[in-house]
Amino acid sequence: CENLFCPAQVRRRIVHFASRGALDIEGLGWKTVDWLADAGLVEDPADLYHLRAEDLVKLPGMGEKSAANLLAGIERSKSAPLDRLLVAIGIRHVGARIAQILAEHFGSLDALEKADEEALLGIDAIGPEIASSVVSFFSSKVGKTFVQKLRHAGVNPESKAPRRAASTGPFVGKTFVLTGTLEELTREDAARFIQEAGGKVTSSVSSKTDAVVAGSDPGSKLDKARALGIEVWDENRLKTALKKAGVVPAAR
DNA sequence: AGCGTTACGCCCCGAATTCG
DNA sequence: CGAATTCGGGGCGTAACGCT
Repeated sequence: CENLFCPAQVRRRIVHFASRGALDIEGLGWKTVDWLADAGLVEDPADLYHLRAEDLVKLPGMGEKSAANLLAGIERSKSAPLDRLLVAIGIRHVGARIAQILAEHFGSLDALEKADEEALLGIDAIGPEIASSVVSFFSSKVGKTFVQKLRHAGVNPESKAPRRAASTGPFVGKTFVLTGTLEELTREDAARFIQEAGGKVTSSVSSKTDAVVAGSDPGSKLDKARALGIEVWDENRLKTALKKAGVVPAAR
């Protein structure tokens, strides 16, 4: 089903909106979204912001605690950083990476909405396809009303000023890939720290990769790294290097 | 209390697509 | 073309929660 309004698509969008890479709203999985949609409470993700506890508790499998948690999660999502919101919105070709770039470049949803293709094309890593995808989303009827609804609900985040990445040190200009499970750091944290240290984290191993950081239960990326003769780091080596670079990984 | 559902927090993979 | 990403699919163990 391609129609953006068919039930399956609506639910997909909502689940995506709330999913982990996006706004990370607790309590919104497929099943819950099914109930919400069946009950006619939501027609697009922005409707989440109008849900009320009274309505929620009536749903099967949803008690006071779940309702409260869900509402708290939705409330919290209003203050999510811009890049997360962009991922949540679900514009074609805009995932974590591009969202981050767009957020840093434009700083606010308003600014991005007004951007034309030319402005987008000027940005590194943005080509015609992504540019037109972004522009056509914000000029489409669906996109406009959606953004409008979000704004009404009080969602219009600005991106935090990007932390100035280190300009010297062992990470600068190097590309890292993470694989396996790290112990003390989450992948997200590890990636952030590496970036702050001036390094880059990508998602696939190639000859351009400088080092692969392998945790336990590593996947095929480690094999590829070995095959290509790329340095393999363990978590300790990463932490030591981060410390040396002046980025102290706080224990969580 | 026990059961079923869901979420969470990690993760992997492949196909398709895009950028340069 | 090579490198990198998105996207959508899946997995697994643990924990929280609502219901009966």
